Amino acid sequence: MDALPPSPESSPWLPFENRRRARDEKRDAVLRTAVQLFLEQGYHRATLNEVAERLNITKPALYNYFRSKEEILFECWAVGQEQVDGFIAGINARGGTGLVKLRQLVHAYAENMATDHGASLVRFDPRDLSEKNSRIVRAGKKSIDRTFRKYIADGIADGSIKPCDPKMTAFAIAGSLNWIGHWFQPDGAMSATAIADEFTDRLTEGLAARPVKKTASTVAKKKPSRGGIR
Amino acid sequence: MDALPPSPESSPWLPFENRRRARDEKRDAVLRTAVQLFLEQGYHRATLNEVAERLNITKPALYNYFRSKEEILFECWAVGQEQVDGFIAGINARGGTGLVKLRQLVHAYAENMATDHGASLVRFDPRDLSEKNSRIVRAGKKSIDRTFRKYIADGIADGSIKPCDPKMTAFAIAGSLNWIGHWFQPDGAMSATAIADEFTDRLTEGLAARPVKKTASTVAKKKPSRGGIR
DNA sequence: ACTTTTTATTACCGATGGGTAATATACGGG
DNA sequence: CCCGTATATTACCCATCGGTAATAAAAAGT
Repeated sequence: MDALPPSPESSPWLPFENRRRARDEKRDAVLRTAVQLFLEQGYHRATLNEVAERLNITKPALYNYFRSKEEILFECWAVGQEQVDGFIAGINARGGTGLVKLRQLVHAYAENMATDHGASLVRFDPRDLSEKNSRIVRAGKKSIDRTFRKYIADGIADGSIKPCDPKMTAFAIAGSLNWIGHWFQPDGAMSATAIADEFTDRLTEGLAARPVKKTASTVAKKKPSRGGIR
Repeated sequence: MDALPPSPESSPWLPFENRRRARDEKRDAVLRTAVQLFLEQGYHRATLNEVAERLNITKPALYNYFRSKEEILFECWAVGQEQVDGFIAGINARGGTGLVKLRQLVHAYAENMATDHGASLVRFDPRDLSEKNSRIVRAGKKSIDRTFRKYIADGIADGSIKPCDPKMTAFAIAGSLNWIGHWFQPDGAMSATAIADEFTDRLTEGLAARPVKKTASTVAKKKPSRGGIR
């Protein structure tokens, strides 16, 4: 796709690195195509033949990059999980009250649900995975759930959130967010960011111990100037 | 199972009615077993052989009651949809402010999500259905969504609900409720009713134009004496 | 130019599972 | 007691699809 160093007289390391990178790019392309198809048609109806077809190759070629259909499914999920783990780490690093962290989590999670790999977190069925991978998925879900509960508990402890049952509250919020993965359409009326803004306010307005100003304040980290790139 | 009229000298209509009823009971039994299995293992992993096995019959016997696996799936869904349509009709009949109706809807819907046929509404994939049945399912979902939005809009109009976007608010509430169908376990810590109570308050507390008393008031219709039958 | 490795293709296997045909069995009615 | 209908069983078909040789083509290394 993009420009590669065409000079043949460069270090002997480059071609090697090139090959590794080319391979990884192909692997990623398979993953992107697969996750789209799996979301479009559902894991069981989607066939590897069709995945291959969209990539202009044939089915057995896929087995150069993955051991099985199940492994592809798992890797699709893993990408989404890594994204979530990533922004959770960022929120933890920045710190703040429980409410502030919760609002950041809601916002980032909502935006993530509007992506293919994000939606795959809630639209793929762990029962399609091997026992080993299924356990990893369950651990990931559990970890996200714990984060929601922790931020809520933190908020109650520091006084930013009204006393409530963290478990049920986390279920209510996460459920609302997870459902985005089922109805969001990129070509819909609202952008992912707009939805995330809306949900951030809607899902936390009942929790704040005292009124919160507006969305902008809590999400000021990224996108300092709206309407820029993309 | 239960007692049948053993007298052979009764009206000639009875045996006929008996047979029809017996048939319907068997059909229902298939449906109950199927929905359980489909929820347990997922539609694609669940086989008709296993459905039959649980009923102590063999697979072809199922075809006396259903034309295909897909038809069974659709009927499972239809039962859940009828239940929802039923209590929505009740809420409409009783009337009240938008907020009151919304709270009743949330409560009833939450409880329904804790049943097999209720969960099937959100855990089965419409893409497994024929085009014809898929359209019916989509119409049903749309109808439920419209009801949520209408109650919210009613509430805004009559002043019981704070101004907000009915579409997004309905998505947020319904998503939260739908997710119950994914995590609820009958043998869990909380009963379906307790969860419904909790969600009714949690999901509407941010919407009320002025503070609402308690759950009991809005759900006083059914169960006048708790701990009675069942 | 020759060899080796990587990557892809064609052709095929085999398990799974929905669905059907032929047939047996139970049962109510005359 | 026999017949017709409903209901069940056994045995089977076959389309689908994940996965695997065997092998060809392309690229890298020497």
